[in-house]
Amino acid sequence: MESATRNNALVEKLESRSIKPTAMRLLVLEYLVQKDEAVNLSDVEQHFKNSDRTTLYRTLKTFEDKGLVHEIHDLSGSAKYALCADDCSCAYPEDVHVHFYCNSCKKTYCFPDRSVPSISLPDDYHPVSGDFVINGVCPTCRN
Amino acid sequence: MESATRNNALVEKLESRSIKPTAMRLLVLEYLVQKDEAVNLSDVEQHFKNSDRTTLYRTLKTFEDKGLVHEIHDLSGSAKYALCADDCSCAYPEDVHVHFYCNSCKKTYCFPDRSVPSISLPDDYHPVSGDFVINGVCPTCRN
DNA sequence: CAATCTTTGCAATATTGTTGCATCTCTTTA
DNA sequence: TAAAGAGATGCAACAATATTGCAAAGATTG
Ligand SMILES: [Mn+2]
Ligand SMILES: [Mn+2]
Ligand SMILES: [Zn+2]
Ligand SMILES: [Zn+2]
Repeated sequence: MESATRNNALVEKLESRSIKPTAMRLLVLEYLVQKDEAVNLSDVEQHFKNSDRTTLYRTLKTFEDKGLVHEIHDLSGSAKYALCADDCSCAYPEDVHVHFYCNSCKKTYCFPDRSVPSISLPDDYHPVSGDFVINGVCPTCRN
Repeated sequence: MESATRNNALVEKLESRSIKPTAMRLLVLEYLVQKDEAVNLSDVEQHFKNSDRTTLYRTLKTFEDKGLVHEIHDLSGSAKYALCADDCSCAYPEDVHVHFYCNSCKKTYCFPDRSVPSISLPDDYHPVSGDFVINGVCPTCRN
């Protein structure tokens, strides 16, 4: 069946990151998969109106801890999350890509094919990760 | 006198950005000048223990609105501020530089001589500004 | 000086992020 | 299969940060 197959793919996605595929986690993952923009906790809350805020919060944190999603800090003031590519291990700078934040609609988009440029720093600064967010106006808001 | 001269420079700095040089603003500016790292509202509050939080908050916002400081969003969870160079108008990408956030001491440093690399985006994305924060370990925390 | 505009102080509130703990659920094991 | 254990969930409380309304104080201008 359609939905059984899809569900299987989701289960596998979770298990590939050592996350137990509970009902809630599968639903949140499904939500993330079909979104083409990064989501924050409020977004998830509003989509799952009956679910508990804390569970959703911890679901996202678990996803992040296990490397299934990456966290994005843009100018919106709340942390957003987006799915990592299957082969992503968030290694810096190769695996880390640029994000675009729209000042108008407040949406944040991933640019998986634009990995962050590597910046040379003084020797005694040891980079571990990086966040590069470009702010501006997105195609939809261009008018 | 020493302090009169210094004070004059501070007044000029404010006036060059069309900010009225009130007592509080001069003090906050003086504080920012002598800091070599970005500061958040709590930092300022703790330094000016008797001053009102809101006034300090609005002072920083005013400074930002007038282009005297730039706001930095790092992984610390609170917005930080740092003085702009005299000739900075925060134009992207030329005037915007890279920041370094230390995961250990939570301090954020400006790298004024490393302007953010310009990233090519699809034509219909219109960049206006950018935030590039590199996270890692700073020289002091290296041990 | 009076009128006006800006800044400041205080209080209240909004928003986001986080934790403790009891309960539930699923899996393991005797 | 029953008991034990581990992990997930739900609820409540709380912490931290950001923001606003409004009245009083201060500065500016004619
Ligand atoms: Mn992304
Ligand atoms: Mn800076
Ligand atoms: Zn937009
Ligand atoms: Zn450090």
